[in-house]
Amino acid sequence: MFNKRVKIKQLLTNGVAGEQVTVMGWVRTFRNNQFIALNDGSTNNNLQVVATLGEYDDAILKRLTTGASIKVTGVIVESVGKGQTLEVKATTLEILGDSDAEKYPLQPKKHSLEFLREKAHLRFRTNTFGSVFRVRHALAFAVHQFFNQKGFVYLHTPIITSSDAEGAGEMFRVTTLPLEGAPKNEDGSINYKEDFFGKSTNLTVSGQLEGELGAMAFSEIYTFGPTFRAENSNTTRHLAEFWMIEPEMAFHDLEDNMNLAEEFIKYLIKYVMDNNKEDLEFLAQRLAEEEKQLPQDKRSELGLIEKLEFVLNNDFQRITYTEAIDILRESNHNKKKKFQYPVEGWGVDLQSEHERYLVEKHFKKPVILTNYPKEIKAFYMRQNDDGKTVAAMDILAPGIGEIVGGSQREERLDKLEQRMKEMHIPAEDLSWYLDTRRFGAVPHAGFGLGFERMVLFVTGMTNIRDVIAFARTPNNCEF
RNA sequence: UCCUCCUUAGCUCAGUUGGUUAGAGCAUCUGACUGUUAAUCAGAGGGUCCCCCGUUCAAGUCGGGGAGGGGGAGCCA
Repeated sequence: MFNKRVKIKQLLTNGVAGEQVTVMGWVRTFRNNQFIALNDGSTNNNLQVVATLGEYDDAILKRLTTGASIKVTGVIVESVGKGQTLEVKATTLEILGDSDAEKYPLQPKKHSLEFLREKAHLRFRTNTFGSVFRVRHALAFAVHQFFNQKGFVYLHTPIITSSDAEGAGEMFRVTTLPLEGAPKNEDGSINYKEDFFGKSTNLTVSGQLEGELGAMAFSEIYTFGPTFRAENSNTTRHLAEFWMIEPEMAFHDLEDNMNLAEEFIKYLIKYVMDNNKEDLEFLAQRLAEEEKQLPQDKRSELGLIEKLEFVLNNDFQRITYTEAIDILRESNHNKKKKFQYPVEGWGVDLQSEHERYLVEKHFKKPVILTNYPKEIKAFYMRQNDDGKTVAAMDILAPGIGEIVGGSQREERLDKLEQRMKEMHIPAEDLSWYLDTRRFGAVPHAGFGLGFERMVLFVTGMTNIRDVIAFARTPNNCEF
């Protein structure tokens, strides 16, 4: 009967000396032929199980190798040794699964993140990844709690889509047609009428357009699901498969949108600080250790927890694109020609070095950039009265860059159609979308938050492949 | 896709101006010890120096090509 066991986190917090317990988990280390450090994933803190000398066969003790799984019954006692207050004195010890010490890759020592990335199926058993994925879980839970409390409806937008007009990125094609000898049209192109859906289909790059349909009925919806981009991006902050949260709200303008996004990010941070203190402390220490390797000027000014507290307790800096260009152009950094790409004219997109300068050097806090030139933004963003800019907003976070991208949407049918024509987006493909502007259109807004980027920010990890269980990146689809 | 750095034992790394038998710590195995905290002590085993080609009397070390990985850029969330 497995369910009678107590989880180690529970035992260490609420265990009472003298209590009889059953615990199960994986051996982290076995010291002195007597002390088992046992972990079951509920916390990074191991339970010390004491196998009193002489009470167990050598044959059993030999099998207490790193990675082996065991079942222990015993009595909670106050620890004689330092390092823990409670421990369990074993009365029975059962090996559930052996782990060949010569073959098990994880040792009781520090491993590089690169090595563990190749052992992604086992890395959950390390302290770092234990903490990262418990925090990831907490953030996912907090996402739902936040929107649920506000009365948003969780809308499941499709994963397979025939919509290819959104233009958010390169798409993965979904087809059941054979690669060799696919049915052809007379002009030699592939005849998708023969395909599973009778048309060309892809994995979604965004649920936004479908999300807007929901917002036009429920007032406020959000999506939280996987998203796919076939971009050949090889960076520490891009994945081919990632999770995105996309709220979409009727009766919201750009300012409401910014307010919600800022409140949302702070809520997520607060939730983890309240509920995952131990994990954050471990991750903070890990980050501090890692940064010791870096030269002084590359280290963070604040520790992980101080950084999160700072973000929580300060307003995000809100400036327009035009103001940002002015700040950058007038900066000493620019005048001394320290930017690789000098800031000159109005109208071009900011380089990541410019974003980093604004966030990390100039304001030293998250920045919300608004009202970008319409030429560098998507067709659905609401056109401002100046005729040059759109009601877009990006939130830039220290160390991560763009964490949120959003906008007030263009609700005026004529303006939207005109913009689509300018950008060569065929209106017939999106007639369902345009219906929201034909029947009871309202001002509305929304944004997308990259979930893994949020996990990066909160955990202080620096590579996005280390905050998703099994990363999909160009040339890599293991597990 | 572009730029750049790296690849030596299971892991993390050292290896001198090219030179004879390639090292350390940890891990593993054997033994000792026993209230340990990544236990400690003694001993042992463990190498296609990423791959291919070239230069040389001689290549882990130099040159060319390839593969894998890290970091940065672009694209974006």
